[in-house]
Amino acid sequence: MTDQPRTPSPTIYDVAKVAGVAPSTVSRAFARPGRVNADTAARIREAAEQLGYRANPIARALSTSKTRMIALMVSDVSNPFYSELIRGAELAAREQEFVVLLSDAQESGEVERETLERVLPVVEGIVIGSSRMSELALRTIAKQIPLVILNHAMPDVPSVVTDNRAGMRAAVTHLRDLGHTSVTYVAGPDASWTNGARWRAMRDAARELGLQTRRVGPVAPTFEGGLGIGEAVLAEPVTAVITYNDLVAAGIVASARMAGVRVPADLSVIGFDDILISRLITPPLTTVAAPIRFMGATAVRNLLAMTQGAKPTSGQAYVLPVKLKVRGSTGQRSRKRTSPALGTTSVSGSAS
Amino acid sequence: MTDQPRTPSPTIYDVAKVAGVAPSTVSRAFARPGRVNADTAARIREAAEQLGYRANPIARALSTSKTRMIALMVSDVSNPFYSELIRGAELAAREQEFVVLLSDAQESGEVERETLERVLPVVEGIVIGSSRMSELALRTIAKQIPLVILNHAMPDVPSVVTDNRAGMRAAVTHLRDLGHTSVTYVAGPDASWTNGARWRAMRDAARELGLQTRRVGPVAPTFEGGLGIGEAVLAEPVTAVITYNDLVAAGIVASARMAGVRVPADLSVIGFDDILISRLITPPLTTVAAPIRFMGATAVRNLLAMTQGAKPTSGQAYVLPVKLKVRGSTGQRSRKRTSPALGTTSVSGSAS
DNA sequence: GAGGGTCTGACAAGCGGTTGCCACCCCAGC
DNA sequence: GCTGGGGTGGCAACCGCTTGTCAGACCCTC
Repeated sequence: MTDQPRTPSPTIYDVAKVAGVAPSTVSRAFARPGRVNADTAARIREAAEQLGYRANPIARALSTSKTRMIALMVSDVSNPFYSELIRGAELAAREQEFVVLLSDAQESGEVERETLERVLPVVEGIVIGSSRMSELALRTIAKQIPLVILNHAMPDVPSVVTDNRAGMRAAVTHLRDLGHTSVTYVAGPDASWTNGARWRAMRDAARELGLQTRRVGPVAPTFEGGLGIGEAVLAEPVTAVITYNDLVAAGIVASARMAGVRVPADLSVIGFDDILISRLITPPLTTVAAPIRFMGATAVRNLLAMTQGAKPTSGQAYVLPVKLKVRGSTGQRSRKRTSPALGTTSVSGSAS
Repeated sequence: MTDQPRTPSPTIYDVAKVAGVAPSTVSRAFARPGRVNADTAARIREAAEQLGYRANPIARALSTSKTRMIALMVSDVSNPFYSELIRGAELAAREQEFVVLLSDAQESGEVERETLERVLPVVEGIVIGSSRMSELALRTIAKQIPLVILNHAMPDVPSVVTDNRAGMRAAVTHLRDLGHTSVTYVAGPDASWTNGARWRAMRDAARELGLQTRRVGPVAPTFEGGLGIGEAVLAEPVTAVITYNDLVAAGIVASARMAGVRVPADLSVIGFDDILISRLITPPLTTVAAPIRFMGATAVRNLLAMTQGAKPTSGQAYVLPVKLKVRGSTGQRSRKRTSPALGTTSVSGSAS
């Protein structure tokens, strides 16, 4: 009930005065419970209570460098994939009373770098979801501060990725089982490591399973990205496409509908990630589901372990399992859209 | 355990030594450009460059209390509505080189309060998107620190809301024009101010335009929430529903489809907000579009103005305009699902 | 040439905790 | 009674930067 708008918060000095002890004793009463006499501690606690004392995290951080904050950098906050990721990260951080500094890199390595530089002195560790920076830059940062990167496996920086290879193989196998003999990959951003990994995985799986491949893009990893390239995709006699992510897949599906191409009768579409939207569109999307929230949580838990002295998991990346969810967007290969040329020149590989 | 040679960052003392000046001069060289001689400043800048000096925001904050951080509290990060909001807030914060501390209240007033308490000493201001706390609690916080709340108009706390009344009126008018004589509201969380505002607005608009009203819920503001209540909604002979938000609407649409009820032939559905998903589902959702990203940005800009001494916009809330987007989920009232009882007891109001 | 301004840079006192080190008290143990 | 040691609390030096204050240098002006 003060009339003063800006009452400065009480400090340990105030508490010390009220409790009749030295400031350092107050500090210890909170930080090192056993260090001070129980009675004294009680008295201090009472004084603190009465004054409404709250430790100032900034002051504490100045001498200890423990801010209990971590930075989370994503390339686009409004991408539903990241929403889920953020959720998982937030939860895991909260578990250990850490707080998350969120930054949006706006799909730009430059912004990413700059922002990171700004927050670096304030946080105890950094999680980067899908970096657009160079590996060199990432390595440099990892040298200065605990860092975990997502969706980008690097030998010398702790990372969490999904099993793109297995996921892609499941997807391609599924298509082959439906009779498809070729598949088109709609690529995401060139700067995305995941994009490269998925493309290579698809090519390899297709080769092994005897399907032809084609690649289009890159496109922005958004619904609009998929929508925009739809026409180009359909210009060729494709019967199946796999996309960089679900958003792009949704765009392709929408584009196909506008062009009068039926999904899945004429065209099968498979996405990646399994965001909520995949279940909501018509037809619901067949997709390679990633444990997105768990990824975020895993990254943060690892990061926090590192800040507490754990050795960074050198060498291997954490590879999280994925699962092909077959829904309505894939079906038997359409005769109609199969060009003889593509259909017959199928590479060696045997069926089944 | 860890003998990491974590090289400490250079400080102004290091720079001062190299440049041959006092630390305070270094500080001023950066903070108050005109205050030091241009030559000296150049020398300092050079030394800083050479050492790779970066000001430590924490140390700075300790004496100035300027952390250049704001807190953003949302009730569920993974809700697409908030993703957009966060995006807008992030952008606006970045404009002024502020950084965002994101917290997820997990739809709980308790978590919200607790978290806020934790971050309060660290940030210069707070934006709360859809609080689940009491007005008293909000007022208490507003007294301690600049605060802007979203989706909750309060006379004594600066707030940003959408024009629910106008939006709802447009929605109801649209339904009436399609021949509907009654409308059901599917309610969101009781703790949501917006929910109350929308329901009241609908009731008022319906009364004025001569439609009967019904209310069901509350449900969680998610797709699952809508899906779960679909059956209950359809148990009665409704021809039109308006939902708390788009996610719930999408759930209703999905539920209707499963029940064999056609949208919009048998049932018209209108959502609120216009998130991406609304355009993607089949049929695309008629919805009251809010400038979500702009809301986030507006809140942050106002907040930052306050931190720079601007008087909080006492009294009125910022009311942002909305727009009814008519898409495929609304249509002419269906004879089939109209109960004689409801259909004929339409209230006095004349048409148009 | 003295008085008075304007510039510049240095000094030192914070900001609010943390922590190494020391002093003192008290109680055994010999 | 003296000594040793554990238990407690205080002192003071930071952590890195900001800022009020002041003194010296330099430049005018009369």
